[in-house]
Amino acid sequence: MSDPPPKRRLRMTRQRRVILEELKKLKAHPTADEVYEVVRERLPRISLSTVYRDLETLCEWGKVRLLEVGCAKKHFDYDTRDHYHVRCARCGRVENLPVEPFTYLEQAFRDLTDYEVTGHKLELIGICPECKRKEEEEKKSKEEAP
Amino acid sequence: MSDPPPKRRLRMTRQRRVILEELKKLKAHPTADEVYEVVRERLPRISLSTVYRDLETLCEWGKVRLLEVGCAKKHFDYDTRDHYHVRCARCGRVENLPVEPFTYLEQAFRDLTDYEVTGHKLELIGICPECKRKEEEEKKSKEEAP
DNA sequence: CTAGATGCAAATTCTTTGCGGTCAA
DNA sequence: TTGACCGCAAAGAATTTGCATCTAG
Repeated sequence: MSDPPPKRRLRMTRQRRVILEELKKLKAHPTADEVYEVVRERLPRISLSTVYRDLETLCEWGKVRLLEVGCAKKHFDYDTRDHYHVRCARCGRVENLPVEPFTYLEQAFRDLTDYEVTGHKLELIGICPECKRKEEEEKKSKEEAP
Repeated sequence: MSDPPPKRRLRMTRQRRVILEELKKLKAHPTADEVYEVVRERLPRISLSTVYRDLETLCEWGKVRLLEVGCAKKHFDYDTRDHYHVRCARCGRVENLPVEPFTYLEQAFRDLTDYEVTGHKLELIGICPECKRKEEEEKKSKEEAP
């Protein structure tokens, strides 16, 4: 479930550089295949498995962060600092919340569990502006022609 | 990503009853195939796909709750009330935290996002007692014979 | 009776792995 | 030069779906 730091000598390859650059550009928190789609425009011959492998390597390397959000797909983040997220319940999009994590929460919960607490995750769930707009359009069109 | 309530007439079948009963007995938050293994002792001919389908149906029905914890597998909970969880970073086990959710958190975050906030999830990450014990044993055996 | 549920097998989706050729350090 | 990496194809793991058959209401 968690891995020891890698011992091998890591290389900054072209594909890793591009993945990193594109991830930095994206404000969102893309999944592996979203990264693949973007990177492919610059490196048309890159394979999806390389994207998966490189994202994992960059995580071990501390250049990228794997988000364990509450949905099936893995999301990746260029910002490796601890921070909270909002996730859209409709489309799955994930965005940052501009606040410092509440470290006191972990302390507050320590007495409530026999786990050795090492961290916490806070995720807001909601509807993103785009999905909200779509929802309202659909509602309107239903009212007009039911 | 979320579904409207079902319109069809749902049936309390034998398999659904047993799934519900076994889920109630388990203190943990099992995955679909963990439910399958337990239920199979009482209904040897049940199929895994039925377990998946019934767990989903029972969720729609409000009898069971799907936990969207930060790991690949889906976990299910007999307790449908809002509550927080601790997850073991090693083995993935999920347990309840005996506190009332902090509803004020959502209010506090509303101004920080343009999402329409509908809920939040708080998850502690840690090492469960069993994994901690295993870890210490391993460390000890390494020291004895390196 | 009959809409809804089941069991089985096959299909999907996301992710990982094995391998021969390639490339950064 | 050479161990780490790449692309490709194939395998895996978790979950979903199609369909003929059963069954709760």
